[in-house]
Amino acid sequence: MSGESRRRGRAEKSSRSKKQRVIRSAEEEIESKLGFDLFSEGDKRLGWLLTFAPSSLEDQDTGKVYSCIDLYFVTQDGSSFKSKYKFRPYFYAATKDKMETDVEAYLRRRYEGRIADIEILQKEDLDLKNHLSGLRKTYLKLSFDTVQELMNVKSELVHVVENNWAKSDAAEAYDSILFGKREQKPQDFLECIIDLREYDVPYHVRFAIDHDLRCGQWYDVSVSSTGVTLEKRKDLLQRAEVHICAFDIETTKLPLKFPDAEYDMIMMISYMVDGNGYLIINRECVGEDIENLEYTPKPEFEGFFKVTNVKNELELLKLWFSHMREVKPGIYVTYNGDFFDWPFIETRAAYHGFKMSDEVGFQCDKNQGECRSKFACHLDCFAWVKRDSYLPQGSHGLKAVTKAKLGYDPLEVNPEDMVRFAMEKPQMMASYSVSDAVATYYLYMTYVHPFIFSLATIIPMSPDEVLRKGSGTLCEMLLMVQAYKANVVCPNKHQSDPEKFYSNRLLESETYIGGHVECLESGVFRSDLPTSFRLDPSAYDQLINNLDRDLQYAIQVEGKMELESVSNYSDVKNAIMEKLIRLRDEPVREEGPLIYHLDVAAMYPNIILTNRLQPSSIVTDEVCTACDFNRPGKTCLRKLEWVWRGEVFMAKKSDYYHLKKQIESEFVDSGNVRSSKSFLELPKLEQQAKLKDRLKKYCQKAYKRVLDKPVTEVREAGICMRENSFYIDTVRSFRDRRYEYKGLNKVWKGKLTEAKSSGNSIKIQEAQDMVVLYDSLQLAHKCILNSFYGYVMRKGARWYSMEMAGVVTYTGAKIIQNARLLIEKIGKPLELDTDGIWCALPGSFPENFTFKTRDSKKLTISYPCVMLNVDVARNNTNDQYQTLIDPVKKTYKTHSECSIEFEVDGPYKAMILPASKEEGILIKKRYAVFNDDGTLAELKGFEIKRRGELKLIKVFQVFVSIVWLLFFAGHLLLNKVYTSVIDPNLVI
DNA sequence: TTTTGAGACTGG
DNA sequence: CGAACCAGTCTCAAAA
Repeated sequence: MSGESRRRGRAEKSSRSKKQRVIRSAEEEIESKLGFDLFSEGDKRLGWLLTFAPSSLEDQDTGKVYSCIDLYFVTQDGSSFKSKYKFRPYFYAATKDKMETDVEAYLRRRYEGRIADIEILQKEDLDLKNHLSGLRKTYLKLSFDTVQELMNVKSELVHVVENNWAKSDAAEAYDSILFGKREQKPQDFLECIIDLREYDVPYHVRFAIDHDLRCGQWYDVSVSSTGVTLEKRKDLLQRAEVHICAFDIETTKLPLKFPDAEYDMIMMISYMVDGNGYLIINRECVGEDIENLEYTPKPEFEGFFKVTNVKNELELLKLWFSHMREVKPGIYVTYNGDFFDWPFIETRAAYHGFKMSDEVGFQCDKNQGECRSKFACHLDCFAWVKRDSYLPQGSHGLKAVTKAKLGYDPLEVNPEDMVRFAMEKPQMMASYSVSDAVATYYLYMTYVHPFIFSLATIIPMSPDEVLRKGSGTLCEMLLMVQAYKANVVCPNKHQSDPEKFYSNRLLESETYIGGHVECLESGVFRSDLPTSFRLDPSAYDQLINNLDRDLQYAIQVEGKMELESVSNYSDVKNAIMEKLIRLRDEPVREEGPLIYHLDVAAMYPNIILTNRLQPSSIVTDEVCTACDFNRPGKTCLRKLEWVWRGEVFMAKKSDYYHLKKQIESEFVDSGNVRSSKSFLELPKLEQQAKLKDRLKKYCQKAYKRVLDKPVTEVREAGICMRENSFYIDTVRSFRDRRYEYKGLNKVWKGKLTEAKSSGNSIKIQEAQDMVVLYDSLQLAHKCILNSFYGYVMRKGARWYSMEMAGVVTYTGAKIIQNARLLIEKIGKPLELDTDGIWCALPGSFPENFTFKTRDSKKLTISYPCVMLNVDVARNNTNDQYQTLIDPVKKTYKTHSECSIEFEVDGPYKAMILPASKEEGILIKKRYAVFNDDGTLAELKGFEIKRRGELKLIKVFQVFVSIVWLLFFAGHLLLNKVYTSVIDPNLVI
């Protein structure tokens, strides 16, 4: 059908669809202007999926509207196209047992023309009793033509289900009482709907999951009369060369105020497109014409800028908009553009009578604090810095980030001087403006782009969302993907019970005990300054006795080698033995300490994986009783402890109910006198808040305090070792993904050393860049990996479990405390925090040894590390780990699992632990550590971090000088001097 | 005057 | 609508 006849065809439709057509064509027009023509006919195309968004399309013949997904592709030659994929949104409904077909028929009648289809299918429901025996839950899959229709039906049914739950006891509804097939009234069929699932999965996410579609991947796209076909090209791994535009504006502002787009102006806009710089100068604000300029802070960060001088802001905006339409960027990059640059431009454009969305397709959402378009990405580097960079809060400005991540000092101008400088020192301001664009562009290219598009290939969301969503949401998306693949139906979002009681009193809050932190020493420890040790000879005896066992563990488990293949076993053993014997025989000694840091790599994820911990694995006796595998002597139930902590109101339960009755009969004035409402008419959440307020006041009056002191309680959680493994599978694959980056980081570190010895400066630079890149990728993945633990306690998590979070942290706390117990006897623990322990071992303690094999391989071990790992393995190996071997026969294989392992770094030259101003109080989470060459290895906890780099250097110097000072001072003096002199926060 | 609580920020 | 977690330090202000 030609465009002409299509237009005519549509024009005959009702006025409503006419309006829609106008909107549609406006969208199509702007998308076409910016490079995304609809691919509606012709040969198969190869495209790299840039982004996707929910949309709708109109049937050309019937005029009916359908929801669809708009897919935006970039081709190999840098051009782009768009494709519309029709997809029915759906959700699931569960009914009372055996009522599925009746309810289906009823719903079809009731929602005729609104529900497109209903399918009855079986899903793995991990809440279903005895589901491991192969029992599945039947769900009705209700599909719709549009998202709107889904929402309408959903909101009706949500109420129906709520009422049904309120009516019948929850347990009763679930335990599915047998139901006779008698004649039912329509009302009764509604009563049979007992649950809805997955109704709040965003439409585009649903699509990406179901069609296994991800951004950042290549697809063969073809269109036919039946629709669009996509085929993933797994052979193509390189990212497409999408046009990327990083931009930054400078604006006028009033003294000591933030720029206000209502009356301030854009002075200049600088931007880089695919490495080429541009600068548009608004001569209203800038003193003279600016010539083309270069700002290249580092050889690898080139910035050549073509400058255009225009007479005013209007011309500036026009030129920029038209240039954007010319280069058609697929990705716009800013630094805080969500909050500043985009909204400012939008407002200024509106002031001049333009709509920014008509010009470049971007629109700001002030509520969300986002600026987005449907077809192109806006990737705000600030979002990456906040969530993924691991930089401290105080280093989130572009200047600090540039220094930390790009490794050069950017130009800086005091904001108060900018407007004046634009007139008086225009050249300087031009350079400054350009420098921000350069920093933003290269920050994006080196870090944000690889990270976001690497994640986008596994997370079923657009790059904009992958960048901006919280780490827990990303975890949840990965879990939903895995659940879908395993045919597991997702639970609904968790809601906390607002009326929970503990020992007859209302719970204000409840949680679990987290990581374990201790500080055991304060003062200065220097490797060349003798420290007194009082060792425990019996502990050394034990090390000696266990030496064979420990070394064999190191060879077989850590090194994954055959004991027989080692040729120098006894040499190593004797060397260690000798040292241990000397320490045992002279346990009180004065020696330069070995300052070590021993920490468990990815502790929480590995605790999860070792113990097969998943929210749905947490089982009660009731669950086990219903399970077919529940036999005497079963090994599939693993019991682990955790510590619960709750805070309760002082008032008794009866007082609470009394107050509740009272308040429920009251009226609340909602501002104006006329419309005073009954308390019960208020939203549930508000009711709860008001009631809690009342309770607080009552407690204050009656008990002189609101809350009792927190109660803790050791609890036991049962963990099913056979539960469907989709959760741990997700965690494992993400952990391994991070290990890959860690491995690559190591590889490039090797290449860097190689390059350095060869002296090839280009290769050194390349290797340096790769080391930094992989370290950054590794770090960013760490944040999301750890969120798989935190996620289970997230508000609104689909897979929620306080027990699981508690078990994770309690298991971790035991590990680190056991490590301390051992180190206490053989050396001196200094500080421990959650997964790591800083300690001083006697200088003559055995350290690193290398096993040689007969086929001339080498295995270097760290004895202190091995010693701890044997302990960890003995205490934490899970011998009950079960894996499903035959899904049909339901047979499992049991094996032992322990991936919890200590890693070691050190020894270091010195460690400084500050003391409190009050005597005898040690301070946790704060210390400084120095390398042998005198450089700072770690500086933790001091807030000077946020007061800017310059001051950090000052503090650093203070530390260095104090270490020097103490070198000359006597040991006895040390702690005194230190205690009184160093309070790093006072230093400044 | 001391104690308590909220917040901002960091460690892991 | 959308939201990782808890542990700990320090500052500042309000309450006792």
